[in-house]
Amino acid sequence: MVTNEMSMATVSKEPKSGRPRDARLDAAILQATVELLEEHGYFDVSLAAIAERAGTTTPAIYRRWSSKADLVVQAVFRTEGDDVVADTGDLAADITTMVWWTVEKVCRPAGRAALVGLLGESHEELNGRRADVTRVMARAGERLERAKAADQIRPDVDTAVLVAMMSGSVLQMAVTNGRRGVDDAWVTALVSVLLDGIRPPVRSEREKGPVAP
Amino acid sequence: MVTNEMSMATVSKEPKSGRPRDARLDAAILQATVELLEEHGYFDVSLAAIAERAGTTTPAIYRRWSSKADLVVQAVFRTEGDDVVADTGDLAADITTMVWWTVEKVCRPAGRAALVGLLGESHEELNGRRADVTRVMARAGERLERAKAADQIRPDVDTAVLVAMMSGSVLQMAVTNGRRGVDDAWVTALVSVLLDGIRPPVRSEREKGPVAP
Amino acid sequence: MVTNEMSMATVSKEPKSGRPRDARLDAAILQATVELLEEHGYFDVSLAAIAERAGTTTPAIYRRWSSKADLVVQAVFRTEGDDVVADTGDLAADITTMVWWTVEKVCRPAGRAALVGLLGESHEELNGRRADVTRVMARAGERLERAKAADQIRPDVDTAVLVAMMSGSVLQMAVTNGRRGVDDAWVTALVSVLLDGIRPPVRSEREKGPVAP
Amino acid sequence: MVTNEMSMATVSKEPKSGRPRDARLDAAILQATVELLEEHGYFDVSLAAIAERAGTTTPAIYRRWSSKADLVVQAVFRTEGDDVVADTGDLAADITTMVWWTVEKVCRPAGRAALVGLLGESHEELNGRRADVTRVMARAGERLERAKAADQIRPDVDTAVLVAMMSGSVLQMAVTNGRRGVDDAWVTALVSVLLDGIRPPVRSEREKGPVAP
DNA sequence: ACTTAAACGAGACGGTACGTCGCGTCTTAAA
DNA sequence: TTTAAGACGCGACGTACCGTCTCGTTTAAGT
Repeated sequence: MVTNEMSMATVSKEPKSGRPRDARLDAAILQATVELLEEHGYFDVSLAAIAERAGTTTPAIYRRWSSKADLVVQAVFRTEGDDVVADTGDLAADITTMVWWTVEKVCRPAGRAALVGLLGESHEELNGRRADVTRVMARAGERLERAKAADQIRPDVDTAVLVAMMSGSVLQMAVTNGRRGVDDAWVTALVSVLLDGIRPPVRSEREKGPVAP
Repeated sequence: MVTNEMSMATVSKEPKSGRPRDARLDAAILQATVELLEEHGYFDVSLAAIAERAGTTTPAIYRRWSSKADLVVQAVFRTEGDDVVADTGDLAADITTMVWWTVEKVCRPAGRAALVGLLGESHEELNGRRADVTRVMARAGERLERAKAADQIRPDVDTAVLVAMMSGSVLQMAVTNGRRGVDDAWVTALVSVLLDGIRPPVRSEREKGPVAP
Repeated sequence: MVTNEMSMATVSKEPKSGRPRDARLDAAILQATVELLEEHGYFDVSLAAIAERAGTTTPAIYRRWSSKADLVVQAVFRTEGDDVVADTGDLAADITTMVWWTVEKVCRPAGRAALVGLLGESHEELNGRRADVTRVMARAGERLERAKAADQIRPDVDTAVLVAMMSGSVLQMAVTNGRRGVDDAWVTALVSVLLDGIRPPVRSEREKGPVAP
Repeated sequence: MVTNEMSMATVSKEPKSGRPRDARLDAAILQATVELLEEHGYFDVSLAAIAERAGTTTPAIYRRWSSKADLVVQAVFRTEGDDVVADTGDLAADITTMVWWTVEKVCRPAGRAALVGLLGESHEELNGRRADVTRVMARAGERLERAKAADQIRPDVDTAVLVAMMSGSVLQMAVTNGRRGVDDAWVTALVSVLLDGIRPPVRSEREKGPVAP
């Protein structure tokens, strides 16, 4: 079960007394963050600008998130994960759904910016920051495991690799193409290869014959 | 044929007169950049530190590259592309080679940092910065097109999607796992799915009959 | 009455809230400035060097002074003016005192550097920067006006011209000689001419007769 | 006799062979320097701007002058000195002439900028740069010595102090007032004090009586 | 006429220093 | 103990400009 508290990367510690935190500020800050990232990109958005648009100040942000990278990642990727992964029984349809969810998250300026927050520091302290992302990937993995149990997936396939292929392909487009090129046909093609591979089905029989070099 | 001139992302334009640029500084700066990124990550490396290790100063860097992001991307991804993509005739082996090349580039601290340079700005002026990356991807696409022409790939498969899957899967690991988890078994599994898909060899209904191996 | 607030040339404006400025940094910066100017001269002193000696950084300087020229002028000439101008009743002695004050300020490397700050920009915005200097000159002018009222100075003499002569003569030595040549004899000679002029005591024609002493 | 060669602060060494220096460039550079200083002040004039206005390049400037300060001082103060100091026999008139010459040189933006060149460095290498200035002052001193020999000046007066008073008073106005305040009346008042001092002439007799405190 | 030598325009170089931006912290006073 | 308000210290950034250098060309003087 996923708890409802915020990621461990945040600062909050649920104090016992004193003036309570204004919950509306949390929402305003997150929304302002996404909006500004959408408009200007990671480097060209300052916390002062976020604070201003949210109608507050930078210390109020730092009371909630430990750094700019932390805020940005949370603003874009915060989710429980349950709502993301469908299980309709139709594997192809569910994979398509998951791919589209990734596209929505990652193939937009704000999503690209959030990746910066995930990549900028080298030390492994950012595992907390990756919590939301890895949780979603775990959900997707579970869905695929069920498919494997239901004989919809070859038993020797590593579902972790599948998840990496599904979301990674979209990631690659996000890095090199932004959003252009990612449309229905592209997603369909991706799912098709995922399901059936690239090898021509006739090959198994044909190759037995005298194939030219 | 690949020309020998530098990427368009750089500033210089091969002047007709004037004092020539010190080529050793170019090399020293690029090397220092990769070294420091390997040690500290994008945000924890300053241009002043790069300049110091290269034995020069920041203006010398800005004369060659337009920004920190530009320098970092070039330092990591600069390549002609020819040397990257193998064509031995063995499709599975060549795909494996290309995947490993991506792993070497992207699953290390310096590679992650280069991604930051590719993702940090939103405006589309960074197309020049992506030149090296897209060139390599284009080479890989050509290799796959030849495979398709040789009937090693289903004719309805979009090779651009394939390339995104090959490199994107690695990218996903770089973002969420750093390097851990990417080993021979992982690459083998990736290539396996790419070639054969994930669907079990049910061969619809007809193969469910007495066609035992 | 002289207020205790800082010169208008500074940036700060006494805010109502917010973190208070560290007053020790103000003092440390001013002292470091004078020390380094004394050692190296205007152009050979960098704000980074000043900051380092003061144990801080350049932005902390720019938060307090608007430019290098501004800082240098304030560091050397900051004064209330009251402490400068003596009024013992003895006009010759008081003029001598004022001249020596000017010598101390202006005939040393730091003083010469401060003049650079006063002269380097052409636009008339540096009137604020001249505030301290003109305040002292105004004090001196008042002292001389009192002497005029006490019949110690010819009523047709412009005291502003006198002030210019007193301090300007020293200035001239500062520009062309540094400190050498400015000693007791020099100051005595200056005061002597100021008091009695250069014309020999011929007393027109009538004194040329048999009015032997 | 004053030689016609340039100041020792310059770079030129009169080579025996090679392409001769273009004398029109010398003039164009000097003129451009004064013009730009007049418009923008020392700090806001770059050698590149001077070179551009003179229709040449910075290396051509550095072939002639050793530094920016050197160029600026020469551009403003270069003179033989003979043409400056009049000797009409009328001491008051000649002093007035000398004062006005100083005013013309120093009470303008370019003159103020030239002072920066004279003051900016602390080490005594700039004695060469002061050559023109000290030469003029020496001429003025000679003129005053002749007046002393002709009994127009008290024999105990130090003429060097007089020169400092004449030009220094103007200098002071240049530093604190720019040009405003320096007019006919001001110069007349200055010369008047110089000639007759500030002490009221009646005083010698009056003070012998019972003067109130 | 050929060589030598230096100045020329053009333009970029290396590097010091500058002045600014922005992150994350801190202080004050009110709620 | 939070809030709003605002400035702080400081690391880093990207730029301006000084003074130098490398070209390829031009100009004169010496051979």
